[in-house]
Amino acid sequence: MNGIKIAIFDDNDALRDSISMLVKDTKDYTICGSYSNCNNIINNIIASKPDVVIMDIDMPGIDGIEAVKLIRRQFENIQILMFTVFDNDEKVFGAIKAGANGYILKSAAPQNLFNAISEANIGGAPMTPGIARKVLQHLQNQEAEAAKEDYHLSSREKEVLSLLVNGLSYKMIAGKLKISYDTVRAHMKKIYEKLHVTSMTEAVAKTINKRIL
Amino acid sequence: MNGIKIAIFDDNDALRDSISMLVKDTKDYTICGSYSNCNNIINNIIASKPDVVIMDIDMPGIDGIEAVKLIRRQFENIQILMFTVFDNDEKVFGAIKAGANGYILKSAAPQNLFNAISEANIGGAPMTPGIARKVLQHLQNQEAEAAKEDYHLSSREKEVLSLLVNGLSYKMIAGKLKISYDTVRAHMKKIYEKLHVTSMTEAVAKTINKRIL
DNA sequence: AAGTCAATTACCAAATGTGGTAATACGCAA
DNA sequence: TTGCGTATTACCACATTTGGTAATTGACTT
Repeated sequence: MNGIKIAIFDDNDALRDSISMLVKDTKDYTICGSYSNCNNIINNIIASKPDVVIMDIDMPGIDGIEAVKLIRRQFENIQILMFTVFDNDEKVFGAIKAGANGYILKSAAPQNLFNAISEANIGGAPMTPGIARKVLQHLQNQEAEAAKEDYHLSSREKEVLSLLVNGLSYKMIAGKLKISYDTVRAHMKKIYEKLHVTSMTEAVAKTINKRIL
Repeated sequence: MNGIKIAIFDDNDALRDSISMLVKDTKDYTICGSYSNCNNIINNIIASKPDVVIMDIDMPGIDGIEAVKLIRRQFENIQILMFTVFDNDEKVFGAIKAGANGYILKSAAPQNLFNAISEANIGGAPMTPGIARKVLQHLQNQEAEAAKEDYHLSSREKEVLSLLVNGLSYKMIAGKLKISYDTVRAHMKKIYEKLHVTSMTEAVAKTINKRIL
């Protein structure tokens, strides 16, 4: 028994078998466990001690994403590779947030799966091209929504607003900036105008949610 | 002139030349532009009309990340591949947020660069394994911080807090929930205790930032 | 030189929020 | 059944915020 130890969780018996077949011919990989469901996953992991887990998503009982959470709760160092037909945002980001290390679509060529296993094993995050793009765009969108509107706050106003968001009262802001209470008020009035709000809470919520500052 | 049209921006002349050399032997790629800086990037892009841009980060004048922003502002469909020695978070996420489609470290083998170009060209997001892992972990951390603390708010308190975060005053909340002003105050006092805050602004900021609710 | 804009200060009156204390009522668990 | 937690209401005194109006200064532009 040599190479990277792999445990497979997939309810498609034929698929598990064909991966096992492919592995038999290599020295780089070993199948240490093959399971059709995740209902006893913690014990399965303890018994098989894999380096890399190949995880389907749609399975009877505990689904693959829940299974990832369960594994991550106890095992920091196991690499988990999603291997599924799903490419929708919900599944992809659900799996990633649960702690998956890679995401390969079943439509990819078998060789890609093995490349991905090796890559995961050395600390990479293998993904099918389309999935990788989805992940990047998710990050980009977080910014995009931020940078859309400009409220034309002066730098002093931003300074005041920043302190407000950090929980300071007008009086405290005045102290911090060594200006009078009324000056703070004057700034706040301008800020309210520019943000189209009428209270501190609205200003704070809008500032955080719209990523002003 | 056939294949994927590539423009290179890198202040290392030798490196640009060696990539050009490698490309000469292939039919899949063509160098349509080679530039040592980004100071005239928009015109360079218009002149060379690339499918894929290979972009260094550290260059005299406009740096690679700024250049990505400039390109993205006008050209939606050009694939931009970062090709750099930097693997720190600031550069990586800066480039991604600016709109890069892939991120390859110069320490990778030359063949990887060409695979990445092809992958980017078909809509993928090629990344060096370590970079990909960084990106996934960034997404995972966003969740981790969210689900850590439970402030034990009752459902009624969550209801009140939710309205507060949406900018309503105590009086408005009372109206909305058809309870008295003093009841709202009682709830708020409890909420302040549980969140360890002493003002509306702190409560709102903490609720949004810590993803309470 | 006149005009615009940001930053600063001031005062008035009204609305709103904060902290403390106290009481009633309901459901649920020991 | 006693007790705990949640939801509800009430009042007092004080602090803070809000909207309106007005004025001064300095920097930058036309």
